[in-house]
Amino acid sequence: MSAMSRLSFKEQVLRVREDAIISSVNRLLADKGFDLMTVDEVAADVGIAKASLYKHFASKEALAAAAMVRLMQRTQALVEQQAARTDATPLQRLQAMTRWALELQLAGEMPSVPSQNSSLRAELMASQAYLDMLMQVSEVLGGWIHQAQASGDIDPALPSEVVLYTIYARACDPVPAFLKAGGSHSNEQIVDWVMTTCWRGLQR
Amino acid sequence: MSAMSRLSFKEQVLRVREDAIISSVNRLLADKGFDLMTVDEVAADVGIAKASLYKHFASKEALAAAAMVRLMQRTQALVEQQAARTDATPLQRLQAMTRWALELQLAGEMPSVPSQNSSLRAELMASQAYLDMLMQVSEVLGGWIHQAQASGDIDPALPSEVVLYTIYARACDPVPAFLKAGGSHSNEQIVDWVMTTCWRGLQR
DNA sequence: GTCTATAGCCAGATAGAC
DNA sequence: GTCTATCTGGCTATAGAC
Repeated sequence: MSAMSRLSFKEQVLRVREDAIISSVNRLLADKGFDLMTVDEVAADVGIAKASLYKHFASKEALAAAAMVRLMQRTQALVEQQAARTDATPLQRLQAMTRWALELQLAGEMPSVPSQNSSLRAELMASQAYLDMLMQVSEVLGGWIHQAQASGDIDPALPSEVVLYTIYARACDPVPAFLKAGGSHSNEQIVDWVMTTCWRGLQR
Repeated sequence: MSAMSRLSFKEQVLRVREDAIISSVNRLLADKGFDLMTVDEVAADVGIAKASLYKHFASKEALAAAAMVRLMQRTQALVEQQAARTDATPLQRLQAMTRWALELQLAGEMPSVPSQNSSLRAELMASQAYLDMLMQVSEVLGGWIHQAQASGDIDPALPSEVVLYTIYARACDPVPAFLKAGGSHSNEQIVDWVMTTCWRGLQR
């Protein structure tokens, strides 16, 4: 039992350290993107040697993939939270998801990975955990989209794919960053404008 | 006079060659993006040696900047063409610009340069020709936006910045590529859907 | 101005002591 | 598992012959 609790403690320490690594990766990915992020920077930001990083993650791609998995975990958690709301319509749930993504982006916590990078894309598509979560989130959102279309809250003439991809795309839209760079608007105001133009376009 | 015409001829040859280089760069930028594009690939695609490339352009950044300048030239040409239409409203002119950008993207001819890459950004911001064209295009589009807002074709409650940035953002929106990757829709259909969701969101 | 060959550098990844 | 020190490959850029 004492051996078991020592093991558990070691595992906890490991988890905490790896979570710190992922937080650094997440911040750097949001700041510079995958290509410009260097493993040396990650190591410096975490405060450990580069070789130690490679004891935890096999490659730069694995580092980025871990950050994306954590993003999907948080997304899934929010999906479940929204699903538990009894007072909300499907439209309101979808809008809450969009708003959360926009706020995450403006807070500088949305990791950005180019969909073009083939090595990283391969790593993500090889991660069963990531794919499972992505599929599950997409299915739940797809259900809400269908319900919203049936009740007339979303234009039924649009294929649900189009609606889903549009929501996903807003999570990496450059407009919020542009407006923030201008410096003359509050984050709340920016989110409201993007929400308006996005969702007015999907409704009818 | 014969010397002058030989010089002109040489200059023409130079122009044609450099245009071929820029076309290759444009295609590769659209395909892989700036970071993943290598100068070796550009040279191979053009069919000349890498060292010859550097006789025409001083750096990889200069290559990409040249492609962006040509994109701005074509944008400016389309702006002038739209300005000459006597039958069109400002809204219709803006929509024509958006549609053109979407079609360019689906044709695989829209160069994508990460706004994050500092060296490339520095090169672009140092290019007076590029900045001048960008500013002039933005001013004309801004004028059309104000007119469309005054006539109620675009929501007057939106700052014109928001409208302008939203139009620019559609030129690099990932949604068309996602839908095209699905493979079950025609390019025309994809453009129509994105146009609908984009412009319905800006109108009112 | 075009080529071949190479310099120089940077970043990802690893060896090996502790 | 953490460190320092190093290897390695690939990419930008250039030298120098023609």
